[in-house]
Amino acid sequence: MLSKSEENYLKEIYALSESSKEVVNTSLLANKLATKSPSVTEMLKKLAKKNLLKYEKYKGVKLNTQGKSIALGIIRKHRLWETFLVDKLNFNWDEVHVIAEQLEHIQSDQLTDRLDEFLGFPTMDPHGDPIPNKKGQVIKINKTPLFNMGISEEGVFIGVKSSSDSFLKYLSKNNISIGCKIKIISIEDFDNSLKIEINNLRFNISKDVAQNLYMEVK
Amino acid sequence: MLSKSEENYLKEIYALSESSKEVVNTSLLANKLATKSPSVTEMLKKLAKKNLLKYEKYKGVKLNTQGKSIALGIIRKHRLWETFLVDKLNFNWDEVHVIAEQLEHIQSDQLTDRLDEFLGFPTMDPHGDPIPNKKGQVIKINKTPLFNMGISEEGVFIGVKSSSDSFLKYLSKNNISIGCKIKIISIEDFDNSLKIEINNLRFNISKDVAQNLYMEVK
DNA sequence: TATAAATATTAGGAAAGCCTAAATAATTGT
DNA sequence: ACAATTATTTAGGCTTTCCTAATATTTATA
Ligand SMILES: [Mn+2]
Ligand SMILES: [Mn+2]
Ligand SMILES: [Mn+2]
Ligand SMILES: [Mn+2]
Repeated sequence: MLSKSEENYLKEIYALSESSKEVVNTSLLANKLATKSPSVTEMLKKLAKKNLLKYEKYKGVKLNTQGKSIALGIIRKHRLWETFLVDKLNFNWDEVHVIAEQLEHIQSDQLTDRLDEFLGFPTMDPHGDPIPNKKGQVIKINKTPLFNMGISEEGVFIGVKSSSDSFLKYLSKNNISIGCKIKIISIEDFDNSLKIEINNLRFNISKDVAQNLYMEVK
Repeated sequence: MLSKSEENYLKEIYALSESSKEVVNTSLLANKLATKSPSVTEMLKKLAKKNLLKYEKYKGVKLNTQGKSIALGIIRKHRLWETFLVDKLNFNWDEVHVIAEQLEHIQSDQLTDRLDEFLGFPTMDPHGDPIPNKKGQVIKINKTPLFNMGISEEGVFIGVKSSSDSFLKYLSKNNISIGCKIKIISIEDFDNSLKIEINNLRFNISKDVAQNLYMEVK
């Protein structure tokens, strides 16, 4: 059985290898895990010895099959609990991440699976991220940042790139919620800000915001 | 913020001081927490320094107000989660304790209170133990072991003394569940076993069982 | 009440997970 | 190609929570 710390390392390595490259380096990990590089090196050696990842000195790290499977299990729990908190306990989507950071480490497959069932086997968490199923399979959804869409193109808002508190609060404040249709009206040359339309209502958003909104375009 | 270990010590000290005497001794604690006495001594010193309990060398330990309040908070979480697992996720009452041992350490007052609300502010957990409210107040219920009742007396089964797996499974197997009426038909002189009646059905239970069934007698 | 038995504490050490400072390897710029 | 910069690892230490063995205190017993 793995410690909370070991689980967090695996989860973060998985996240980083998904988003950036295949091989993850020490300082990026240290930064994400709010720790220092010597601690990372030490942990990588330990996880390598446990055959959860391949680690080569100075070359970075890559999860192997078992490590990936454990990481997906933790992500599954994290997202199921977030869904529970929002759907059943009426939390806002910007409040659930920190609590799920604790709940994701509860060890009981039976609990996870029953929670899954209780929630109706959801495939997306409150932020639009896919929930791995019991076997660790993830439904891959084709999502484009709003910023990459063209003028007069329309799509459905299906997820956020950043789940930062402030960003989620901004979206709530402007009634931008998952599932709503967004159409690009115009793009400002000067600062790349966009004029968009939601429910016949037009307003402006910054480039930064547009890059963090994931859209589904038909 | 307290560690999981510190929380478990406070919880166990509270439980022992409720069930037996006021002052709890080292070896009993060590036994209950599955640790050794030097570890207990060490922890007691630490918790005393944090002003959560009063510890006198060789004299035992006693929670003070703040320590008791923390202990009650953990017990509250434990029993709320057990209720959640049984009421919402359809676990059996003999399966929930080990999972609640983990969940009781999740730190979020908001989560605890919303869970409480979601469950309809329950006052009893699945084993008939009272759930402290947000303020740490516990409803004290007058409960008598079935063994202390007399022949032809009748009462309602409202809780178990031991929550051991095997005992809970035994009760389930014999359809003895919380809320059911039990009448004592006769008591055997030889081994103190009892003949009881539930739903017009009569059968025998041992002295051991009768001592672990808490009854409410009008 | 002296001695034996029990209970409890102290001493010293291990493992896990973190840290800073120092050393080493890799990368970059000229 | 090589010096300077950056990234990574190693060395050595700290804290928490355990442990065993040794010592001290309390309680029980003769
Ligand atoms: Mn999250
Ligand atoms: Mn985590
Ligand atoms: Mn329990
Ligand atoms: Mn516990």
